[in-house]
Amino acid sequence: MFEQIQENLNPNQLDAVTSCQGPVLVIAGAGSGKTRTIVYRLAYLIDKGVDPSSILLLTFTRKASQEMLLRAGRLLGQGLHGVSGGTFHAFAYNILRKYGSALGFQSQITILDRSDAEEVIKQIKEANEIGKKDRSFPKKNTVLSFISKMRNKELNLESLLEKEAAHLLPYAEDLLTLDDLYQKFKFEHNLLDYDDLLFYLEKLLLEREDIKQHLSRKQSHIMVDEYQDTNLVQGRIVRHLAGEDNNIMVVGDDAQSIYSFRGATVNNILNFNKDFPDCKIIKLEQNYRSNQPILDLSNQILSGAKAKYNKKLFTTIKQGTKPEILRPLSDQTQSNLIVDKIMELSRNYQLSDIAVLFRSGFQSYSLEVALNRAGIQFTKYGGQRFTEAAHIKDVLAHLRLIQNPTDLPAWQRAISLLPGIGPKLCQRLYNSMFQEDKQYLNKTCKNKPELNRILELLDYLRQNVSSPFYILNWIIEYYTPILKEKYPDDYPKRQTELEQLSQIAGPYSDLDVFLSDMSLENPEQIGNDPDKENSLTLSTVHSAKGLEWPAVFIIDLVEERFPSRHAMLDADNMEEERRLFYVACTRAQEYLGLSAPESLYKKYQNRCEPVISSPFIQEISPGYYQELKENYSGRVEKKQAAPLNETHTQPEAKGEDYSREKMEYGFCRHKIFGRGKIVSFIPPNKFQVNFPGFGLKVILGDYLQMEAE
DNA sequence: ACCTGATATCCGATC
DNA sequence: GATATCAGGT
Repeated sequence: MFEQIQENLNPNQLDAVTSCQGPVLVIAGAGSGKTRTIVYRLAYLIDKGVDPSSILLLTFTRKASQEMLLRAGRLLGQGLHGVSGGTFHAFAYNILRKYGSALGFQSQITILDRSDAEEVIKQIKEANEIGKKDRSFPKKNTVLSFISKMRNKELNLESLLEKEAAHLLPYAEDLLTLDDLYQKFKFEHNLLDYDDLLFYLEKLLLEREDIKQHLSRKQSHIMVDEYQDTNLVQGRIVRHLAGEDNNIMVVGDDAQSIYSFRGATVNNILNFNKDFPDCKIIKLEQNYRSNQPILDLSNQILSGAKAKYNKKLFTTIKQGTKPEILRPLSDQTQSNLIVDKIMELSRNYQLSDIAVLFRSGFQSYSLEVALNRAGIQFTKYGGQRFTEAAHIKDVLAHLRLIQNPTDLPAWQRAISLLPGIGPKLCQRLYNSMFQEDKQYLNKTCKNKPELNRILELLDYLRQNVSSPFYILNWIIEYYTPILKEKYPDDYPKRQTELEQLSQIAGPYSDLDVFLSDMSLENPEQIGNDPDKENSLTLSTVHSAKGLEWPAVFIIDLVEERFPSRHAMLDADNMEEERRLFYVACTRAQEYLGLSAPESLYKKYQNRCEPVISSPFIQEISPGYYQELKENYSGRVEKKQAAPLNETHTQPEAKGEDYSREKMEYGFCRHKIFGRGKIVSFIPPNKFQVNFPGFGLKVILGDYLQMEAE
């Protein structure tokens, strides 16, 4: 076994695999064989006789941990059973499921996903008449994201708003009230949101020394992947679990930290040697993924960052064509251009070797249409999830009621499907349900036979059926007429998805495990297209983390899209966009196509507006790419390489403005908008300014009065 | 009293 | 495409 390990790893990887005593920090650059290292380490530990159940592997997605366990099993020539692996959230849920009563939960706890939580916020807002009739009151989505950010970043609301959304400061008090009511609501109804999973786990570990001891002894070998994307509470949980023997390895790359919006902090990595003073630090810098030209371009993007990353990624794959910058006339024609390019590439590549990446989910819509027209199979990751579709949520709400009868949001979802029942009536029925005589409930049931029917069905299932699969099938049978009524146009498609859900439920024996998995892991769409083996990948950059393809396109590389409009608010966010772009580029092995359309179609104006290409594109030296311009007839032409001395001095100067100078800006005054925070300088003489109450504006410098420091 | 259907505005990534 | 509000129907 050991010979096999030695043969397949470089010296640093080998060091990481065999350092099993005490804390280890592995800084693993993009494509440096991080996954391989973890896989071999798992196999090595087992081979040395470590009990699989004492190993804990925390990863970013369950898919990642399953993949690693599978590969380690293959190395060992046996299945790998008993290793606990998964996300922090799933791990936390498993513990809380066992010990929830120690924290005062009355019933089985249910996990609220994002849209459930938003629904709760909306109800609370209405019930307490907060922000009533105020059209500019932050939307439930916004309210929730600040409540969540406040917890994840462990900041108070005021400082968070000052930094990220100064125009919401007047609502700070209302937001805090909403937060307070929201936290109470969840506790009363035995509901946990994603953040609660982590914070309640920490609470349990702090309050119950016995449980903490038990867990840290049981999990004597801990590995954490993607450590740069853990937040403060996750960092503390890791420290609690490490226990006395401290056999902990964390793996990460500070240059690939892309989740600070949910509170992730690179400080967990940077301070690891302070948290664990005797730790060993190992760097993996040889890149096995990309060719030299792609690596050159990626390294240059990183070198423009404010923070200095001590990265010297190198590769032995010197051959390769330069990345291409595509310049379609608009985001509309971009889709056709990409389709053409994909056709061209598919002479040498399988469709499954090609991916198109983008900043946010909606950016692929027009491409999806073009791909369908061209008959190209694709699978999309990120964006709308399987379990977020209305019909799936409807059905799952019924299952939740079987598991946790105090789940008010689920009642509302389920009961509102019946004619004549809305949120108000539902609330009253719910209240009555927990009263002794249930008078109101019984009376309403007499008038509404549908209500009576579903309550009886739920009672029956609660008492007589335990298999999630059978429960689900009963519910689907009950729900199908409602589905047809609700979606007369596209119910067949939705019905197929319900059948898929039932297939997914098949192997589960516990209802609560099934339900938590549905909210904590997004299941792969299964059995949908038999051709999936050979289909193109469309993905958000975030969802593409850790993956790689021979050929990669990144689209919509223009201001307001990538970097996203939200990110242009402050320098830290801008830095994160840069790392995100770096992550995107380093997904490519042999071909990298960067597309920066010259205009964007604006729906509400029904025309195309010219746009500035992304600052990250502008700062790339011309020697690092080939440029292809679309001309009016739809063809693309290689742009004549201009002599070096006359090009690109200006764009590079602009890059400077973004990455360095803008940090220094302070506040200014405007006659109409008042005092505002300067966000960026737009050459030659404009500023982007955030005015509380008015939002982000672009204004000529002449109309602004600068405030002295 | 409460539910349902039509119309203007906005749109980030994840567990 | 979703979310929020306003107006009308039972």
